[in-house]
Amino acid sequence: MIDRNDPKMKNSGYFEKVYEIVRLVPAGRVTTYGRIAAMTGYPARSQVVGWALHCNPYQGDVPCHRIVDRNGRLSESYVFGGVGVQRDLLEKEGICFNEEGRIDLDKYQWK
DNA sequence: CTTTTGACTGAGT
DNA sequence: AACTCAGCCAAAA
Repeated sequence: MIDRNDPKMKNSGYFEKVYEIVRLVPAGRVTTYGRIAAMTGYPARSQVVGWALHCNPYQGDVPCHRIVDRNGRLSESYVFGGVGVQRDLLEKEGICFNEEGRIDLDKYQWK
């Protein structure tokens, strides 16, 4: 639930939409930045989606660890304790990584 | 105010 | 497969 009185709530609408979609991703599923961007109606804004999650004022509510890049690879610039932490969280949700440390998108990507 | 940076992607080399 | 370039746009410097 988004509290519009929260001082951190300075988004300009678009961020809000991104958070709303990410929050809908169920446990055991992942999605990509581009996919989220497409769902907001602007497929070309994948970079902005990444920026939105970088700010991620709803880190407690938004499962940002379920977002991966288009290759099913975790973002190296993830700043939540490192990719190791993100990977651990995903494995606890039942998501398996292959030897390259990537996720099988055909199997886990949320649609 | 202008310029750079960045949790990205897709096409081209 | 690895690298470059272009496009997208909000925040930070």
